[in-house]
Amino acid sequence: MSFKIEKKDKKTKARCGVFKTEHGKIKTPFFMPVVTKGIAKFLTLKNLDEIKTQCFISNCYLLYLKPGKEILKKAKGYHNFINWKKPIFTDSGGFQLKNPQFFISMSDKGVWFKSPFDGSKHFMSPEKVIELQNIIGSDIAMVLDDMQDANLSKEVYKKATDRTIEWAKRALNVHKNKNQLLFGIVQGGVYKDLRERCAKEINKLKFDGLAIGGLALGESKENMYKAIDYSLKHLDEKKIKYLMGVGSPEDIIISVGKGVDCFDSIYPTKMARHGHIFTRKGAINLKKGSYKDVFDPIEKECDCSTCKNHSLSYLHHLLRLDEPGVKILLSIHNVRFLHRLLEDSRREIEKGTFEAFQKKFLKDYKKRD
RNA sequence: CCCCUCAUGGUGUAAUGGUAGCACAAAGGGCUGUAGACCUUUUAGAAUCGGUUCAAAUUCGGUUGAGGGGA
Repeated sequence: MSFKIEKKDKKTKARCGVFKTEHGKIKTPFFMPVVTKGIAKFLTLKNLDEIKTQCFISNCYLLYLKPGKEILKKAKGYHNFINWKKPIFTDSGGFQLKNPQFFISMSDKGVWFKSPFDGSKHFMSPEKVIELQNIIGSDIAMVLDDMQDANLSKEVYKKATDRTIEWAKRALNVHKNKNQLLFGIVQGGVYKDLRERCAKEINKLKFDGLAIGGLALGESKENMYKAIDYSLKHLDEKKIKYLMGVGSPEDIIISVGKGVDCFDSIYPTKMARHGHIFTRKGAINLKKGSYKDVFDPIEKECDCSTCKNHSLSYLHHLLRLDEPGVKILLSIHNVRFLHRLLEDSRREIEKGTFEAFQKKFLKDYKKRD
């Protein structure tokens, strides 16, 4: 068993533990930044290492397009290619179904994608995606799922749910790499019956971890939280749970309380690029003129290099000038913020005080400007 | 002293008599398994006085101001 729960919170369903992978152990709960093509946007791997990123997620389909599997083979694997010694997840490419720049068509056999680089067509099946992730050599591979955008008709999600279950079985059949863990994904939109059926079916299969996908795409928060509950209810408590794509501080802390162990999202980096910064007292829009003469750091208690070295006034100044470098500084803070949030959550779970911590966080995390 | 050119939101600029448009700036909002460092909403304008005209940013005259040239 790759996942070991160390402590369970008594008042909520939160837990903390250790997740063992080929490239080392990860303390849960944890957040993964998105490193789609071998680097995060405006963050180098060194930056990630410095803010104590335990693990990140890359994209199988994008890496297959460039640099391509021949280069990755010659480089002796992706870890070696990018020089990252810690664990790596790879997403299958299922998320790119949502993007018209990538998606062409799909059937039960698989998906036709196009390359945004040159327009060329590529067929991805559940089996091929496993083969590619095997070549990449990620510690954790994700199955190819049928992820539909939010707020479509129930028929669409029913079809996608059936296909996701079928593809999960096919992926498992061809997955032979003992050094690589494989996660299944629960779909079903916001529908109780679909989520529950999908969770039960995915839970029956021999996956190393279980993911909840297809959320935070534009459905209401209420529906999202319900869909998480419907899914988790039927998933093996002992297995690690991954809520895909969720990255707002409130959603993360709420989901930890529901029993989610890991998260990935572009949210902190995208928000940082747009000048929206996380603080324990809520997200702030640093572009606002009111920050022009505030000489405090973003957060006095934050241990990131941006908070240690720079004032809101300085960061505001750079942001107003649209200097690219400020996107690095702010991305460092936002990602570190989520890491700290989960490190603190873990500490509180260990102490048995997670519920109070969660309550306080949610109370304080209100827009302050 | 004379001549020429010019004067449009905070800034820079379009429109030749008939709806003052654009960009940036400013003030909001959004962003959740990344080709968007992006998208979106709002605010805000004819130097000044007079004439011609149904109608003037646009034409004519005065004033003021800016730039250039000549004695």
